[in-house]
Amino acid sequence: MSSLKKVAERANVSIATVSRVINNAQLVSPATQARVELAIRELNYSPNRVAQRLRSRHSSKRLIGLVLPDIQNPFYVDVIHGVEEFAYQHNFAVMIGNFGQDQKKEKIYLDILQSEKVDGMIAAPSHGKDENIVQVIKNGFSVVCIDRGLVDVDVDVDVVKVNNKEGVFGAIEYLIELGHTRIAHITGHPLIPTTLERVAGYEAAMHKHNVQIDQSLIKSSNSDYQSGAQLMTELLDMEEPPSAVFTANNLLTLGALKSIHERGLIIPDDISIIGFDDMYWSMSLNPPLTAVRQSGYDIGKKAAELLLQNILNPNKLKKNFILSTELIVRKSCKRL
Amino acid sequence: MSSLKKVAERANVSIATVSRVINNAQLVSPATQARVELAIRELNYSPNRVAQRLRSRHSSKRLIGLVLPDIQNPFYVDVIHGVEEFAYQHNFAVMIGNFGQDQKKEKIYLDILQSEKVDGMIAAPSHGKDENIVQVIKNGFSVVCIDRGLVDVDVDVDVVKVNNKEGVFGAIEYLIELGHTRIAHITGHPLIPTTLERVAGYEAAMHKHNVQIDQSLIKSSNSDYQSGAQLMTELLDMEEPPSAVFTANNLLTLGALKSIHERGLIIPDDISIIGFDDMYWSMSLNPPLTAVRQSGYDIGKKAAELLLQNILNPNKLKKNFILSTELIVRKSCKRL
DNA sequence: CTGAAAGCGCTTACAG
DNA sequence: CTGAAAGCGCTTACAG
Repeated sequence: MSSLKKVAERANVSIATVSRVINNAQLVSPATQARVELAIRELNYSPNRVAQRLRSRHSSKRLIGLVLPDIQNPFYVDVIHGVEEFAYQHNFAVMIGNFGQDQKKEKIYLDILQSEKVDGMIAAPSHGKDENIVQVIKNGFSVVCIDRGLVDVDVDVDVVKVNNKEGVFGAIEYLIELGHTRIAHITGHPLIPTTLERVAGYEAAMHKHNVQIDQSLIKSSNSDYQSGAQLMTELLDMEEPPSAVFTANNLLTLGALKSIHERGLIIPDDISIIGFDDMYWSMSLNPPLTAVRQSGYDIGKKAAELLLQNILNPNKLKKNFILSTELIVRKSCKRL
Repeated sequence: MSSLKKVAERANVSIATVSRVINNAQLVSPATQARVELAIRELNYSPNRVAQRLRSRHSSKRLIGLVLPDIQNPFYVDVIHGVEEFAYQHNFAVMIGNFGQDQKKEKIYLDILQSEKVDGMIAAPSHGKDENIVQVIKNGFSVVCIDRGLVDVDVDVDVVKVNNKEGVFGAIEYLIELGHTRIAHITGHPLIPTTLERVAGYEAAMHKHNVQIDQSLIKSSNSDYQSGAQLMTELLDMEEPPSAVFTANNLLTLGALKSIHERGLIIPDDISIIGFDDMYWSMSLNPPLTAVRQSGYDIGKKAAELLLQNILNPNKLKKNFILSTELIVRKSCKRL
């Protein structure tokens, strides 16, 4: 496997020349190049990326990292898809680390990726001032944040996210126009910036239409399936339950649906529901779900694009990219 | 960042000694060890994994690869979860490559992982005699195959999968006992071994109960959402449509549900359905879906366990682990 | 118990 | 256009 050497021997050149052929350097004569390429094919040689990465401090290693809070969440699966597709087209490999909302685990993956000397990373901060990620940026790595930005922090970084407030605003307004006023909001974990933005959208819409906000209708615990189910049950147990519910992410929606179905309640006759996050199978639900779509795919793709730009040009100005959401009206809400 | 050296300078020892401390070698005096550890902490040093991996051909790199055909499929997400949890507990990082059923892409990820010198890989072969994976094994890497085995191939390898035939058999038998005889089967891609096994389970159950098999009721194209939707539509368009349908995976099920709902058909009144693959949100569907559960999580966990054993002891006997499936009866099938 | 030195497989000035 | 040589950051016999 001492391979550069073997190829060199077979082609009767120095290892430097073989290296040049591999790296498409200009300064190799066509004849030599052909000979080396033949040898490479004959030996079925492929360069040892570990050695390449160790040696070349300047050139690209063609490897990026992707650090995600929860691979169980279909939204992040879409993000992966977007990142991978773009990266793959540009001949980059993607190393994925899933930290499951656990900051210790996040740090481990970030450390590994750094010591792997990746070209850059795409990461979803675990909260607004995620020191782990800040440190990575300070260490000089190219980083693009997705889904959640970094706030009040002394580093400059690209962010790709969605206009959460506006997206929720539209959904709540739609519900109000349908005649709903007792609109519940099942939110995610209160420390996550997106949670706050989504609550703000809810409040803004209620205010605009002069609907009184009943704080007992805004429920939060975690951002997962269990929480969605649990909080929905609590809502249904209220003396005066809501006529509509807005669920602030994928997993919460699914959990809420479970509780609704368990009670034998019919959507939308007994209760209307809109979820944040559309899923490719949202129309496979019964009834097909009305949802606020944010395209994880687009976010991932844009993030990958920005990251590759940063890698090429580290001095590029950093920006925030706010993609817009879309209200997909299907059949889970009824007019009162 | 020339760090071993810096630590060595600060602690006033040689780099060899620092290396020994890092690798918990026995032969360092407590006093020296303490001094080095202090220096490491003061400099916030962490070893360059790239260099470590390049240098140490024998010791473990604490990195495994996971090569999957379709990260969009929730089953594989469960697999990831299982692998990661086990790996993480044992201090291994997991590098994920998603080849999207594309063999060229599969080869690229396999090549990257090999040149990354991972300790081993977990992979789902793209078909029964996947030469890409066979080659990796021949190159001397520890590999555990999941979901799909390798057949008629001259390498010895651990396989973790599920008893597909038996799982489908039980589901079809359940349908027959409910009084169904016109039972359709929407299968996956015919080149994938699991597809064949699942069809065999279907046929075996039909035979056992003397139900005539109508070949026009067995539909196949690809293993994805679109195919599920398309094939279900074709089934519904038949002169004498089936009273029940078995869908051979996650994505096919979701696609079929879409077509059923589009027609305004009610499950289970108008048509009964059982899907292969349970999802954590299957009970969030309306009605909650009856399904054959194979635990992607368990498969992933078992595969990770086997892989770590193989890494420790490459001569370990290779085996097939066939996990069993479970029919989860919920509410998507009715008695005729 | 510790250090000097070789070497993992590459890339890249430098010299010719 | 090509080669000899240094060196990336580590680990590990070997010697003491």
